[in-house]
Amino acid sequence: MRIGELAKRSHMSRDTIRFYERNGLIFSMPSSSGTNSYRDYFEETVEILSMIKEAQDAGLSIADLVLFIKQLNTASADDFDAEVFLQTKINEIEERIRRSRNFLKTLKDTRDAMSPKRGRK
Amino acid sequence: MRIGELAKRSHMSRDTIRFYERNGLIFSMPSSSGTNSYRDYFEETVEILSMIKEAQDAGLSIADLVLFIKQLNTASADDFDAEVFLQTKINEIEERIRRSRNFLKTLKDTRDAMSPKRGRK
DNA sequence: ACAAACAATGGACCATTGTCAACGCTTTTT
DNA sequence: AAAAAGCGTTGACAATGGTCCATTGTTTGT
Repeated sequence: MRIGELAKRSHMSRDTIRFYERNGLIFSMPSSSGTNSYRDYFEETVEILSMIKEAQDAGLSIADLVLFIKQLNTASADDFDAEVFLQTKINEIEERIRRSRNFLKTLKDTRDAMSPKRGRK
Repeated sequence: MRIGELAKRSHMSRDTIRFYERNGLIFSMPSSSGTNSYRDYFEETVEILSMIKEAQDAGLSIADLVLFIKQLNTASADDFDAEVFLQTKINEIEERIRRSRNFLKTLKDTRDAMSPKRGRK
């Protein structure tokens, strides 16, 4: 598919998609027709972009994602480094989730402490 | 306490603390002695800085935090806007946690799919 | 009393993560 | 066939969240 369709299906702007591609997060092929300079994107890239969004929400940087994607595509080679990297990121994310939950509680407490006041003056 | 102690206790740099103060996230008083230009920080600011860290991990921007802190300090005034704001942020954070967990699963699956390979070849 | 550590201020600087505008092609629509 | 929409490239721009440096003044340890 071409970039416009990918943009629609992934809910990202064309510029963002190109930015990700420039940074090695996604890949594409020259269009089959060959007469133009258009690029052709894989179906699965829709999924990958959605995963990228999740990963970013989980706090990973683009640099992290480049490493992660590299490891998905590298047969095994240096499994050891890969595992260390993965475990590190898993720990980081778990910690971040823990903290998010703490703050969520703070927010909810604040909301609940406020709610009963509504209506009177 | 002075900024150096606050920095140690909060594990943040002095520059970061000043940056937060410039942006209205924390407050301080002129030092009691009055002969210098040093600032005096409240004990509770240690807690606040720790909350700020949680909030950032939860995805809130500094601008969000300014609003939130303003609402903590504003008696009631416009409870309505406050509640809408709080609920919006609660929803956003819950969604972010959901996505983080999804990605966490992806990471763990990747790690687990890799682990058995270790050792053979 | 003197050096070392600490503080405030101002402004430059930085990485990250995009976004936008302009230009010249190609494809699609009308 | 002409206009509109889509595409790629380049390069500037922007917001966010800090960090660093130089300078000047203050406090503290020796």
